[in-house]
Amino acid sequence: MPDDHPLLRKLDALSPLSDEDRRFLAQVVAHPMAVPARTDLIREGDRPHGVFVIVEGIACRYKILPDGGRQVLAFLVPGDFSDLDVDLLEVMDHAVGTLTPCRMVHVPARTVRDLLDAHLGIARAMRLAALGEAATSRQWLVNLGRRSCEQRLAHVLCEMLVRLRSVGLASETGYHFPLTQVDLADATGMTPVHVNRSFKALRERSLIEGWGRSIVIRDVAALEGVAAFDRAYLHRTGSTGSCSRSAPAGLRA
Amino acid sequence: MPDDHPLLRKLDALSPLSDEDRRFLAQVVAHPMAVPARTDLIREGDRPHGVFVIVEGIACRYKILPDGGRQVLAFLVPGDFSDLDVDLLEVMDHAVGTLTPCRMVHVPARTVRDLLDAHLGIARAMRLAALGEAATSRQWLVNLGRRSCEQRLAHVLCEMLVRLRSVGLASETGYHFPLTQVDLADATGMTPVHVNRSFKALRERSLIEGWGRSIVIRDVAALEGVAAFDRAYLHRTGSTGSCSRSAPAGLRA
DNA sequence: CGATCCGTTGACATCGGTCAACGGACGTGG
DNA sequence: CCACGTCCGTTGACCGATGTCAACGGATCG
Repeated sequence: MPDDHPLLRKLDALSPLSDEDRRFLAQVVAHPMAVPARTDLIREGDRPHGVFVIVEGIACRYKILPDGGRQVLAFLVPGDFSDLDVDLLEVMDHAVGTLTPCRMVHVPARTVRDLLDAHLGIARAMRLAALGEAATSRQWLVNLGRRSCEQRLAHVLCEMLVRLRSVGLASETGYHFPLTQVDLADATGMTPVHVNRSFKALRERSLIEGWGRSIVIRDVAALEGVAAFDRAYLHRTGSTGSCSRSAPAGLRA
Repeated sequence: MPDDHPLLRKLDALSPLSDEDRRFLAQVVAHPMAVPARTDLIREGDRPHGVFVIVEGIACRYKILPDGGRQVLAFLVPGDFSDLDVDLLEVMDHAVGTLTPCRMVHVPARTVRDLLDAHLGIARAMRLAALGEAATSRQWLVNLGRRSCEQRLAHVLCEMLVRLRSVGLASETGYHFPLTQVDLADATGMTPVHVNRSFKALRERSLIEGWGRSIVIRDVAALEGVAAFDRAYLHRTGSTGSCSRSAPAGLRA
């Protein structure tokens, strides 16, 4: 019962799966392959041929700019997967690659189609997961557009805590997070050295502890406060809970 | 034949529609309603009850932060529509509202379902449109994360040129664009006064002309250069064309 | 043992934000 | 028709957050 495959765990939480769905999925996902760190799974301009499911490690979506800069668009953690719309997508407008060594499954387009057509329960859960990823990406837009560097970093840390916890990879307050400061910089739109300084600031405020492969959040509520983090957006349930303040007609306060 | 409804025009370009599809769509979209500027169509936390199709004017998706700040997530121009996944969406994680006076159609969830189930051609085109919006939002992520203020503004202007042209609302080099500098600021993650200054800079470089309700781009190629704009991402056809530079394994240059 | 990668720190430069004032366009009420 | 208020664009002075450049040291790996 405690089939702790992160994909099952995640999907089941979004939309409870039948035993048959679980069995089918478990089979699809049975034989992960190892992929080294910093390896592209698919590049911008490639035509996608299936879906990648992350089983272990951290990957990301990213784009490279003409000047060589990189923007990380999203982190993919165990249980996450790349685009479902393989059939519609002609070419990737961004790349997907590993950041740390990963284990993952490549699900061929054919199987994906089958999964979505013949297993409605799975389809629903996966569609919900995709909506969740879209919501997260909107949060990132807010993060990059409207928050200070320290807040951005704090927000990422809060987000990862919630996401990793939901697949059993984080404790109440901490998790393993073996990313480079360069990676974080490319995700938060800052400079690597400023990532470092911001970490230092968060540490000095006693909001987090120890850096280096492992994050410990000393005061989750406080960190969420600093980041203006909204726990709700990662849970597709009931009302959102943030922004209770009256915001009439889209005008600024 | 030149049925210039922006929705038809846009969808037909993405995936050619049958005459019956066109007739059906034209009927769905027959009676637009007027909505004043700065009016919310749906708020964060609301449960969506259908899809809005913009026929005229400019709307946006946005989020309000606890401190009252606003981040515009996307512009919606004629032919664009709000979320197709009404059935899956419990609550909105962001708001949608007009920026200028608009004319639009509200398509009830029931009709949307019918549209997607019974009219595969339309469904395909609309799904492609949704993918296009996702691609655009990734561009915005890059914009906010990795570009200077002047570049961000230039990028928005380039994007709007392409998008408005594709629905016949822009000439070769210019278009009507009655947004406030505050709106632009909230979209580009800058300050209203800096939007002003950046406009001035672009004008002084002779890249654009006249501001005030109307944009004229004097040198499209140059502006796209400044913005590092990639025409391809708005056209779902063939290969992407940008980033020809070799970018091995996601490493920075 | 040397090369490389990564985190760390300091000094310095600058982009963009903040604060404040002004003026034109527009709408509203006297 | 005029007086006033409001919204918006514009500009200047100032300052702070963040980027840039450079150096160093520890860890890891061949």
